[in-house]
Amino acid sequence: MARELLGKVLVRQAGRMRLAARIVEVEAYLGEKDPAAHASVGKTARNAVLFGLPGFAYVYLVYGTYYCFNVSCEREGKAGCVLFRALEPLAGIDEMAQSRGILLSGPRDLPKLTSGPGRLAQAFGITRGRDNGCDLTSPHASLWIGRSEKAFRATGIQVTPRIGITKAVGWPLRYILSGNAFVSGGSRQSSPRGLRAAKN
DNA sequence: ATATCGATTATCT
DNA sequence: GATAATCGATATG
Repeated sequence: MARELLGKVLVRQAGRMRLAARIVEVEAYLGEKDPAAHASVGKTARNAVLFGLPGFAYVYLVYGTYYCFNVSCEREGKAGCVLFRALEPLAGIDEMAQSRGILLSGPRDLPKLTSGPGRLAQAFGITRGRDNGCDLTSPHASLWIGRSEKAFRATGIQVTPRIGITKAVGWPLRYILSGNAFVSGGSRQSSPRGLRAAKN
């Protein structure tokens, strides 16, 4: 699923406002057998969506500050999911900047909108209260995943270890569109996280 | 009841 | 390179 999602487009339609961005970086979480997955503790009120049908939004609060957006995968009872880590903005850029509370001074600032799981959730106005448990495949959905409108040439997929976790470090489950400028973790990926990872 | 820590980011040195 | 922000889940007393 992670591979399938790369290159597709996340769309938010709220009234007349339409946001769209290409999915360029995701991570797979494998369910109960994956120590880094929220589902590893079994079904709880927080992660219940993961154990339901595929195609639903799992949204949770991290570090008390940001939301992370996932889509449930696999059949009912199996809690696999895909975390959205970075997008390439296509439409509704001004609205995204407003949601993020930043001022764009040039194309150079675009990655600040949607490069990183917390950033993209904020840009799309994704919250647990609003979106957790929503069916992303419903015709009435405010949030969904669609095909690219313009022809899109995939550059190829690169696979790396997942970022920012302390369990199951090193499992190759992060998928990115090779060379895409909107992939997260640009300059400082090597320091605090790298040190912690090295100890484990 | 209290402490610790996280699937993060912004900001300061 | 280091740390604050901030809240909820989980561990510890």
